[in-house]
Amino acid sequence: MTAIPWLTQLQENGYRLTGARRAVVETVQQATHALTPLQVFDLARKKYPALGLVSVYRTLEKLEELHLIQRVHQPQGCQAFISAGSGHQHLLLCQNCGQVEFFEGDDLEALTSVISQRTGYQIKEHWLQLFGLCRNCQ
Amino acid sequence: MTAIPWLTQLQENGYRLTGARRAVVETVQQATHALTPLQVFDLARKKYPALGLVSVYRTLEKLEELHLIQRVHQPQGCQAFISAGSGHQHLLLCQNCGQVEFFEGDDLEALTSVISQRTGYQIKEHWLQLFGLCRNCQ
DNA sequence: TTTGATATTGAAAATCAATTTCAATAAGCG
DNA sequence: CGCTTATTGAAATTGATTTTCAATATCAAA
Repeated sequence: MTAIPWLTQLQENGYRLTGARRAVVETVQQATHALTPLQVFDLARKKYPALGLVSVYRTLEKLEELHLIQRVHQPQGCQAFISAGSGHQHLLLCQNCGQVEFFEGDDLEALTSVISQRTGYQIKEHWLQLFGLCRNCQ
Repeated sequence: MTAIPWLTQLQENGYRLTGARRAVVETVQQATHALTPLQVFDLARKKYPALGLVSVYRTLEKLEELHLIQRVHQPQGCQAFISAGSGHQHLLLCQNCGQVEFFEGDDLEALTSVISQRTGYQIKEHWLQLFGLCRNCQ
């Protein structure tokens, strides 16, 4: 959770606050599962019935740009978004119910330096994602 | 590189060998970059001009099913495929030229057991991908 | 407040990737 | 060689995302 609320961040970056944005932001912020644009649309429309799907896409785009949400890559597809953790965090996904958890504290220094030497690559970034079953789904 | 050639593997799984398949298989097998279906189409058409894009999709589907190729997830998109390494391997991608390398020998046991205890998840799988600059692009 | 510039809206149209349909063709078994 | 049937490419279809556009709403400035 970021200290500064999302709506404030949007405003500080020159974006106006509208009903459509409020509905999308609230929806994504409350989610414990990654949501596709269409899922966001369906949920957010309950709060703001006039909402258009296009505004969902546009708002998600801005939230991603501000690093408030992140795209979730899964075997079934990569269209879903989840609220981004703060700092350097990775995802842990339940293969059954789709719940998303964050974790940090991965230390890949040792690994990356070995790989770097072995391949000659200068390593800049890493993606790490774990899949499993959450407590309820085991 | 798998011991048994891809065309043989296709045949052993009951698929027929055709010009379209040969062209797609050769193209993907020779690539050092991840290729999208459209890129495969453009390259493979040089070998087999009658090729249809649909056959590219269908052949890629079968190659993925036989674990001969794998999908590559990148910030810009997740439609590209690369020849799959054998055994448990991960990808290292050059952010500049797009070249793909494989590496293995990641030991995430320590990490996953800590995360498992901390979150209560039973961890089944992990995705690890490194990004950087290859020797030429540094 | 009110005003006015302009960012934002939703609907519709357009684009793009991927899938399905289908009649013609070709692979490969006997 | 002949026959069964998997495979083909073209065209149509689907589904997701983007663009266009006139109407509207936000918010800073008067």
